[in-house]
Amino acid sequence: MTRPGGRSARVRDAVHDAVVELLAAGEIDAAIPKIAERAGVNPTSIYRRWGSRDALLLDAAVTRLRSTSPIPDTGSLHGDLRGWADGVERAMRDRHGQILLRALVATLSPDEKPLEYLQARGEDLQAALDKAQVRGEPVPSVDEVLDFVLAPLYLRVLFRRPVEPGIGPRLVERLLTAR
Amino acid sequence: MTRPGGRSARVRDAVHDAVVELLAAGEIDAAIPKIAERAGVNPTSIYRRWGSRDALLLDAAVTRLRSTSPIPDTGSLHGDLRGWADGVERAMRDRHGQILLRALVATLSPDEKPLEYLQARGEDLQAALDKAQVRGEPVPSVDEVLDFVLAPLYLRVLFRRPVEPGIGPRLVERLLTAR
DNA sequence: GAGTTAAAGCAAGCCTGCTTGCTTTAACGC
DNA sequence: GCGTTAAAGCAAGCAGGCTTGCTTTAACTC
Repeated sequence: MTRPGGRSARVRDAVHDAVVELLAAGEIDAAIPKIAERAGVNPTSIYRRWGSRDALLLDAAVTRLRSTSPIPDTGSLHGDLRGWADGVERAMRDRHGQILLRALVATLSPDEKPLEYLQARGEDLQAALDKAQVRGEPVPSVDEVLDFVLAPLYLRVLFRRPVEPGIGPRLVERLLTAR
Repeated sequence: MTRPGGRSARVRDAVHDAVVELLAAGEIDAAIPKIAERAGVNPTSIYRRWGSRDALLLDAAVTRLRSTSPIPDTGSLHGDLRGWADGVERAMRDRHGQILLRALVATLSPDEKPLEYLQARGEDLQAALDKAQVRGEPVPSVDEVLDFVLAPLYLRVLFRRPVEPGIGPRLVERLLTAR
């Protein structure tokens, strides 16, 4: 039987924190023993639980990213997307957000199955679009939202271009008025 | 004095090849000794020349990517960008192209100076836009081209979404007709 | 061609990340 | 509480990646 509570949760959080802190401090290839030391945890616990550094980084990134930038329900598609894009933009201007995105992409190996995290995000988006559709608003596809809002924001971070304030909502505006 | 010719060049190419082959074969975290073995080269040579695995990967990616998808000179902005986007699209559908992009992004650490490779690409783009401007065509900015053509293509690869045939030129079309 | 010297190759040794069998701790169910 | 047992901690050993001083090779200069 699995034991999510108490000590296990504490160790997991401490390890996730240690990962983010070390990455943020520029120790980009800190290995498991160093992460364990920073977390105040025995290295063996990490090896047994995550198996590899990459698996740990991916888990930390997905866990932490999941809690950022949800899609609000404002009653209009404009509002929903603007709110969401604003959240993404803020995350992408934040050092930890940048680090997590970078870790996510870096540990995504080419051959594996698509990430359930990404799919979940796509479904959230689809749900917001469906609501707008029901209201009779003209709606773009999920792919268009990813292409014209998310992709530009992510690419700025990955290629170290500046994330200008207001760029998120502006991209939404452009998506919804173009055509 | 530096000696670019002959043996040095041979070793460099063999090592670059070995990197790409190993990555393509799924050996994503093959270390330097393994790369050296594959290249038929002494590990010490790699340590002395590149210093670290990341530096080697970055060098291999930049060197190889530099030779793909140049911007043609067709006489119209539509044509130039379509040709370029088609090249990028093909590179992104190619396994080696995907691997190189992935390696590039993965080894780009957050704090370093912007990559001269990316700047060079931006300048190429700017040159094409300038030519169109002189001709009196309406032109987007480099940022817009990056946001609405390059970002969607790259993100598909990084997040393992399919790169549909024709998507590159289609993105150009959308960029130039929108607004 | 002959000499000079980058750059590659070699070998030995250190260091450290990883594995594994066992012990200890502390969640969870009753 | 009490017992059960995941999960964390410990310790020893192994493997292999990295460093370094030295030797050898082969580009480049004249």
